[in-house]
Amino acid sequence: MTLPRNKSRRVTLDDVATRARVSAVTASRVLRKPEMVSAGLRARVDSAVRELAYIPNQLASALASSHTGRIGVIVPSLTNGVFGDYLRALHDVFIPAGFQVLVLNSHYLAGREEKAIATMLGQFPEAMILAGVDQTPQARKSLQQAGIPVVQTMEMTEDPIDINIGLSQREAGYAAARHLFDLGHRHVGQISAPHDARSRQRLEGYLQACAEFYATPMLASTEEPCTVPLGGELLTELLTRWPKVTGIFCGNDNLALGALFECQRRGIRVPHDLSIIGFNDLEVSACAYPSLSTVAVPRYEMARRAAEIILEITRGTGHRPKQRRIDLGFRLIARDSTGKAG
Amino acid sequence: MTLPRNKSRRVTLDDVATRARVSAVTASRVLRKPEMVSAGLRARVDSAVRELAYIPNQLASALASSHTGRIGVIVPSLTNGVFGDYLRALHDVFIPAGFQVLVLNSHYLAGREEKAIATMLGQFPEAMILAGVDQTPQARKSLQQAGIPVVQTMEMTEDPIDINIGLSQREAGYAAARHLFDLGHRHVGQISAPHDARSRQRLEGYLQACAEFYATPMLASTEEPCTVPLGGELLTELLTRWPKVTGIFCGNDNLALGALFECQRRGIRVPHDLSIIGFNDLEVSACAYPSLSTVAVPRYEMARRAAEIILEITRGTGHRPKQRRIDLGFRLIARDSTGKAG
DNA sequence: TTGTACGATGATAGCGCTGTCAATTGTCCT
DNA sequence: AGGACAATTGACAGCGCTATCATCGTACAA
Repeated sequence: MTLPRNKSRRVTLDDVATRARVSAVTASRVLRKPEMVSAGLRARVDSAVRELAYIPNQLASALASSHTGRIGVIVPSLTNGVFGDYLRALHDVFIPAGFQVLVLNSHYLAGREEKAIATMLGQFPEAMILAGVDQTPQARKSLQQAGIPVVQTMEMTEDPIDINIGLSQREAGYAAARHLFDLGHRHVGQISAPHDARSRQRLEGYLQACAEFYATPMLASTEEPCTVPLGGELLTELLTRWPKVTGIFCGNDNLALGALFECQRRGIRVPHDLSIIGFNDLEVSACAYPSLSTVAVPRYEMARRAAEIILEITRGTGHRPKQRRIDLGFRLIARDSTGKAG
Repeated sequence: MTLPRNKSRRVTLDDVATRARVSAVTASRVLRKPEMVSAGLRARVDSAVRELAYIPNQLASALASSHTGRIGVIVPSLTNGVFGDYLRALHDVFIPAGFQVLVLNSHYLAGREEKAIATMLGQFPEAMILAGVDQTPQARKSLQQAGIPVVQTMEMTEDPIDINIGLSQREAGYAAARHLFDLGHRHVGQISAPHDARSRQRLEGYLQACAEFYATPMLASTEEPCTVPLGGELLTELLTRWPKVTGIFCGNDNLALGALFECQRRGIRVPHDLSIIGFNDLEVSACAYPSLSTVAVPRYEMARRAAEIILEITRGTGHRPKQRRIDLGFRLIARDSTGKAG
């Protein structure tokens, strides 16, 4: 019984090879391309691996093969339900494919994102997935130089770093506002906690709809981090300034939920007195009372597609998708929280 | 102007050293221990780094120094709001300290957890943080052999692998149920989607309270993944079987929220007709209408403490905390969704 | 039988960085 | 002036693994 030479040392490939009476290269092959090794040696190596409880050092492996098996992901928030689903999709695709997913949080700050991208690049990921398209020039440059697939998600841009898969936040925002105008509302407000370009684009969509219907934009927004209770506060602010409002477009479903609760608290009937539409179609929105109208964005699908494209490029024939820009669209979901005006 | 020798090759430390006319070792020191290098050379190296846009290869660094700067984390779910806060706390502490956080998802499955732990160990993390205390024997063994700090969180165990920081889920469940009994309720039900030992322990706490008050346990539970709408379904099931129920302990706040919406839908007044208490104190619970009574668990604090203990061990004097088991307790928060019986 | 081809295995040389220790310089003390 | 000492800097040898190519048999065709 040969034990690892040094009790404090982790078991290495050499230990396995020695024990199986083969060379290190053969042991390595058994683990990576078993079909290249004869059955006899393979069995010997396999049992040595088991007996020594060998765990390959992926660091050394990555260094030698310059194949890190890592995917870098930068998201602006870990707590937001949207990114929960988004990350889940990435894990669902990458983990079974033998990749690791490294996640860094930009906290909705361009500076933090730039730093996160630099940190991530130091890990030599085989691809990067970003939320949003507004990276700093410096970050763009680093990403381009890295020479790896880069997927920008969540929104569309004319000028992607590499690949872009998302939807038009502006159009989606327009659709939400438009839904209220189409129901006959003429005093339509918007509440939001805009931390990123996406919120701002949804806001633009709202403004466009207002312009088309000759309606005065009525806004309440804040710099605070977006939470459910904030929805109540912003609703209060909006109603104080514009009591005639009969329809509200909330920047996202969390705000909408907070607004809904605030209505219940104040005895405002939804949708009879006030119509509310949210954004994102979080799981909770469908079962709220009344159920929340919202705009569904394909966040799981978007991340899944991004992941699959990367897999294709990375280990397939290395061939890239035909189109660099993929618009996955959105879906307006009219539920019970929005109704005809009057 | 010296450009990287080979256009396709990433810039290495040697490139920087050559450009700054120093040895690689000195360049390395400028990056890691600048105070050991004279101001002149330091300036030369710094500008070379900037001009070449050098990004250190952390793989090589980790291999050479056997210091990976990685923390392995296994959580059962990425979407659950509880783990959002938990992961945020870990990032908040580890990222500024120069560590990376690797997260793997066990999907509430012991088998997946075991595999995730093995995968993680292959990354040679400097410490591991786990949710829960019920790792498989095999996983326990690997973790012990790894010789790194291991922190089990979220619940307490008599026999930690290494360090344990959490709370008694059983007592917390008892407190929630007890709250309803104390308000005079005699028909107290419980709904849950028990995927982990923690839900089951909360259930046990409920059963203990029932026993103390000579009350019949009334349960509705499911194997399905826990969602908000599920809370409504389980409430329906419970009320169908036991129409006399006047108080409900929900396994977590998501279920409680779903139950609350279902009550609104059915015209059941909360708390007049039915008292509801949840678990976890998610952000939404405080602003729901009526606001949800719940049990607050220190999930952010728990993760933060775990991270700080690891930091202390890893780079401090390597000294371990006095106690291996830390109970952070919980807090019953009585809000408007629970009221006196009758 | 001899030559050829091919599959299986091993020897070697790094991947890019850091730990270690030796070499060099300048400073301060006796 | 001579030497001890500290502050800098560099040479060298790996960390544990894999890419690459050389080597060794063995099977098969001629």
